Amino acid sequence: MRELVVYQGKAGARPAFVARVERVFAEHLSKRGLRLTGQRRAILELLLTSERHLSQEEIHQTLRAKGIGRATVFRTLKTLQDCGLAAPVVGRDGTPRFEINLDRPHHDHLICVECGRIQEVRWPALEKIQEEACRRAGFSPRWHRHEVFGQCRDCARKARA
Amino acid sequence: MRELVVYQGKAGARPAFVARVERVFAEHLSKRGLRLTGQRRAILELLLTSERHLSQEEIHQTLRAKGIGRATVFRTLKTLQDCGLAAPVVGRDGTPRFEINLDRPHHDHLICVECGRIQEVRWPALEKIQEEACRRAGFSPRWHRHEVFGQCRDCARKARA
DNA sequence: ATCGTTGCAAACGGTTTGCAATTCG
DNA sequence: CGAATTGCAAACCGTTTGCAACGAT
Repeated sequence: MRELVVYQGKAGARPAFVARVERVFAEHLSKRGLRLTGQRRAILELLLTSERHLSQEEIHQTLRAKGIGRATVFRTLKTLQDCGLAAPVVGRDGTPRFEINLDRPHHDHLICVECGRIQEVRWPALEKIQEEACRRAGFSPRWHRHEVFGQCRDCARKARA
Repeated sequence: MRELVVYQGKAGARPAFVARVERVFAEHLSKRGLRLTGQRRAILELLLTSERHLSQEEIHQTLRAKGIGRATVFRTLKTLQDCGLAAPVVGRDGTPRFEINLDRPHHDHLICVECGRIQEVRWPALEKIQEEACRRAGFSPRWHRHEVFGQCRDCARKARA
């Protein structure tokens, strides 16, 4: 019975994966006569290697040291979304945080209210029920967002100690 | 088999219900030495009678004609949240929209991407699975948000015509 | 008189845009 | 050269707060 699949963080950001995402991005860009610049690469890699989901502002704060401005972060994130490579996830506080979505099937989120860590889960059984229920309500689902807030295993352990 | 329960809008905002919510609010207020003023009543009633979920700014825009300022809307919404009477729901665009939650068990949302209507559903079966799955992942759920975006029955009908 | 309430206007925080300078091809 | 890109600073938009005037008891 495999109704729950957990897969952690950013898949470890293995270099091979990073390279592949970059290639996909570069391709999308060149198709429109755009370029994969150092700034764009930096933003993409930060998203891929960070183990937390970052907000636009956090990305900017992290990369300002390298002289990358808000505008660039903003526009790069927009481009990444246009490509379908990045998608915003709204966390506890409502500010959008971004994740990279290449070859990663639809998943939902377990969000720790203590440490803010976002765990990703696939819930095939659950989605089947959801679909069936929507059908009965005359509602045609296109996509959904399912976020569970609570305490993750690590924080629970810490709390017990 | 009752794994899906739909209950529409704001329960029609029956006057009796409105009165009851008002009484609960008044009670919470007086307990803290606060008052149920005309402005507060207006905001509460707007929330109860509107069939859409409104944002803070929309509430303000609607009530500015009656001379009610942003600050009052903001503070009243805050008080309502403190009471547990109102809760924010984040819709498609990320801006929080408010709903009144008196005697209404936990529910999730079907959000129509055409007309913006928010349908409310209870999903007991689904929540059971979710709980079980979280337990297995070592995650202790506190609350969740489950929003399905798609096309509602009415908009589908309109689209066919 | 006191304390809660209110509207206004200003502050705030994050997002978005206009623009002139720069870089790449 | 010409188009894309960039950082800066300003504009923007909704939220939040400081404040002086107002209202109820």
